Parts: sequence; structure tokens; C-alpha cells
Amino acid sequence: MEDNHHEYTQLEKNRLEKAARLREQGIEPYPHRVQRSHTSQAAIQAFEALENDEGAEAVQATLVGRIRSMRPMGKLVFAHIEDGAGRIQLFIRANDVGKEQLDLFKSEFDLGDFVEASGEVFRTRTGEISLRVNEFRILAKAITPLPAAKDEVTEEGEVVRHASLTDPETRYRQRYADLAINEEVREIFRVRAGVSRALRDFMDDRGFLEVETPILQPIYGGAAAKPFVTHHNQLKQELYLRISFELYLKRLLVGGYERVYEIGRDFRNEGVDRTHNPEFTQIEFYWAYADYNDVMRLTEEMVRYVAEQVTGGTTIEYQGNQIDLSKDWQRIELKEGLIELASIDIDEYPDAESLAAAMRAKDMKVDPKAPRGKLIDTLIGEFVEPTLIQPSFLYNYPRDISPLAKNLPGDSATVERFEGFMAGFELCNAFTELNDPIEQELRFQEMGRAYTDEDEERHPMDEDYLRAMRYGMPPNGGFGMGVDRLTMLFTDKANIREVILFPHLRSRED
RNA sequence: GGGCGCGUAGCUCAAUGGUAGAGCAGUGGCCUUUUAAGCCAUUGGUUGAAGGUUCGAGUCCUUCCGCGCUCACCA
Repeated sequence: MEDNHHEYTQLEKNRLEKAARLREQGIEPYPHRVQRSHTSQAAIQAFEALENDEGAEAVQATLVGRIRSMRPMGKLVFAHIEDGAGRIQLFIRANDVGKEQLDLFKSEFDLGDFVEASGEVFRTRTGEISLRVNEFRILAKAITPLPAAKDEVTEEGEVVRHASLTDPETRYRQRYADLAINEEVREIFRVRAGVSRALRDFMDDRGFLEVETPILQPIYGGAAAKPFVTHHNQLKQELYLRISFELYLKRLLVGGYERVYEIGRDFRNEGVDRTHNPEFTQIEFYWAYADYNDVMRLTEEMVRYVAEQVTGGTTIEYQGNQIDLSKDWQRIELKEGLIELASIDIDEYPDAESLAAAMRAKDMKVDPKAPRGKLIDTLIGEFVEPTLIQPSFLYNYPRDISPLAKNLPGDSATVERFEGFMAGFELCNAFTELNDPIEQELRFQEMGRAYTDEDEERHPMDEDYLRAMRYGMPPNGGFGMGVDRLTMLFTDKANIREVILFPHLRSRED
């Protein structure tokens, strides 16, 4: 690896020289203290409020922000600065600041610099509310030019972006630059924050207690996924980054809480694609004395509530599809859905061999080692999932892929589990939780047999979880949902990386 | 991991195997109500990396790196 010394480009050298020249003039390019009286939008609103009031005094303001555009015109400079609230135009005139100051601004200030400017708010001849600057100061000199974007505001008020940063690799690796110039990217993460807040409000309002459970776990579980492995030096112990919260949250029901939830990060050491990131955010809740029917109804309410909070409505457009969240979700029994869409009645194929044969008859590639449940899941992915554009619950899943779910009464091969879908992808997963410790131990053993010892997805036996359950666990319904995917729906993004601030990319020496 | 595609200036993109270019940004000028400001001039490149074919490679071949789409995988 080469040394980490940054090789400055000519553009950067220019700006370093500008910073040096400012210092020579006794101007600190990175001062400690800042004055600010208004945000850009507050100044504009204050002006608008008093504009038609003849007797009102002019609005004096000290504003701060980053220079996003500059139009020098001889003895006058127009510039836009951008702060957290928006943009406002600066009007800097030799008459107001003096020729020396104007020249200083024109020669040493660049796009991307943070500045402070004071003056009176007014409206220019063309009607734009602006700050007539009589004093300004640099707050932070930018050395690297932002990957320049020029915005054109049409007469309809539409913003047309010219030559912005669009290369996805650079956008993700240098998210700070992406955010700095692409306002709509900043908006994505405001929506994301709104989704988290709405989820918390929803759960809190219904008496669910927000808790935090271990991320570093001696035994991973609650899902079938490969974990990340790490090591505690002093304890000389292997630890896993959690793949789900489930087993810890249900221990809390044993402890006496009736309703708990957690929003946090899961880690799965698996493939990366447009709906999978190695770390992702989940919400899980466990609800004592509820079953999966109750959980379905709560899910409908929850997603509708989040939509209302985040978008103001109950209809969303996702990748060209209108999705209606105002109504109850479609309920499709898994078996019926497969008969209808795959023309396969799974009851006629009670074992993996016969089902695999039926699938091969449909020209499907079939993993010869796959257990029956996994084959059924393949059928769902192939025939059912892509058709579920409107919100839908697929319910009653095969027992052998659901070791933590309770049997359907009178049906030992099926469990009370559902998955929620919309826009053609899986959004959530829930079941009536298994709370019989003897049955649970049996299920763990079955899972152990379903996978070979080397298989990293093999379900490890969690003895402590069984011990907890033996103390008595109330009947309960549990639920998990990907917050990233939910955010994708509300931001109309097809790639999970668009809704993760710093998505994982392969390391690169650059 | 497989298939397909992409990688050229700070950004967005051109360039039949034949002198690497444009717009924006930058730099130097002109310009006191502009807003993709305008006008004149001008700097800027190890064409992702390394090999190879060729008189000659951004272009063709091989390998590698990275990204995208897709398939597989992911209860």
C-alpha cells in the first residue's frame, strides 16, 4: 500500500494558496466563533411578513452557509449560500462593502466555502429575496471543489440539475459529497428519520417498551443466516454479531414485560445486492397474549400510520406502481396462493422428493439437498412474491423452515406464520411464537439435522433460551420488518444503498 | 460465484485502430440587479492497473481492481 499522503490536484493547490493568502492578511480561514441571527428561511419569512407593512423596519440579518453559486459582475457579486434550511441569495456590492472587500470575495472565496454575511434583507429587481451584504467573513475554506452541480430553476419553480455527481460508486464512497450537492439525497434521510420516529411513536402509543439487547452474542439465532464472527481478547471468547433480536426479546416476555420492541442493526454475512446490505435495520416486537392474526392487524395499522406521518397520505407510488395502504391487506393462504399461481398443491407432495419432482416438471432448477420447506419458499419467490404489488399477507408456512413458530392447531406440518409483501418484495415476517419449551427443543434438534455440521446456517442450540422458556413464556405474537426496505418504499428507491447513508462497498485503495 | 455492461480532466460526457476533445468548474481579463448570468482568452490527462497484438491502442486480446444490471445465494 502506498503512503496515505494525499496528492493535491491543481484545483486544490489553488485553494490552499487562497487560504494562505487570507492568513497573510490576518484572516483566519477557519475561525472558532460564528454569528448567526436567522436561518436562510427564517430571514426570508421575516422579510415576507413585514414586506407590505409600510412602517416596518427593515429586517437585519446575519446568515451563514456554504457558497453554492457565484455570479460576479464587475463591482457586484451575486452568490447563493445554502444552510440547513435552504438557500438565499447574497447581493454583495462595492458600494456596500467597499472595493477591497469585494475584490477579496471575488479572488479568495470559492464554491463550497462556508461564510457568514450580514446586512439587510430586500428584494432584487427580479424579485428574489436576498441579503444586501455589508459585512462578510469566511467561516471555513473548502480545499477540494465539490463535484459541481448547477441548478436551474425554471419559471415553474422546477429545479433542473445540470451535470451533478451521478456515479453511484463515488456517491456512496463519498456520501458527504453526494449529500452536499444533491439536496434530494438529504431528503431521503429525512424521510428515513421520519420512518424511525413514526415506528417508535406507534409502538410507544400502544404500550410497547423500547429495549436494547446484545449485538455481540455468544450464540446467534432467530433467523437462518450466516453471522459475522468476532473475538473478545480478554475473555478469549468467540462472539457473533446478531442476525436477529428475536431470542433476546422473547426472554423479556419471560421476565414479565408484556410488550417489547427494538429498532436496531442486524448483521448477516451473506450476499450483497439491491435489497441486501451486510448490516441493516430491523424493527422487531413481541406482544404477549396476541397471535399472528392480531399481529397482522397491527402491521396494517403500523404501516398505514408510518405512511401518513411520512408522506401525509396512504397511497404511495413505488417504481411506477400505485400502492394503496388505506385498505386492509390482501390475505392469501400460502397453500391456496401456490395452487392459484404455481398450480401446485403442496398437500399432494408431503415430502421433499415428490415436491422437487413436481418442480422439475415445471422446468425449475431444484437444489437436490433442499428440505421441503425450502422448496416451498422457492415456489413462493418464483410464482407468488413478484405478483404481490398491493399489500398482502401470505400466511400458514411450512413448519420445517419456521423453527420458532407455533403449529397450526391440528396440522403438524404448518405453522402460524405470515410474511407481508408489497411492491413485489418481502417486507416483514411474523408468527404466533412457539412457547412450549419441550417442542422448542425438538425443533432445534430438527433444524440441526436439516443442515450439515459445516453449514453456517445451521441453527445452533440455544440452551439459555430454552431455560428461559422453561420458566414459562406467555403466548405471544412476534414481528420483524426491515426498516431499510420500508424506507425504500416511501422514497421510491429500488436499491437499498440509496437509503443507507454509508452502504458497504468493497475496500479500495485510492 | 456465473453472465452482460461500464471505468477518459474536479463533475457530466465525446473521440472508424491514426495528433485525446467539449460543456461546466478553475485561471487571467471586461462587466453595479444576476440567477445554468454573459463576452474574450486560457490551464488542466499515467484514458482504473499491468501485460500483449500492431508501424501505431482510449479503441483489439489476457489478467487484475472497482462499480452497475442480472442469475445463483439469502426461511
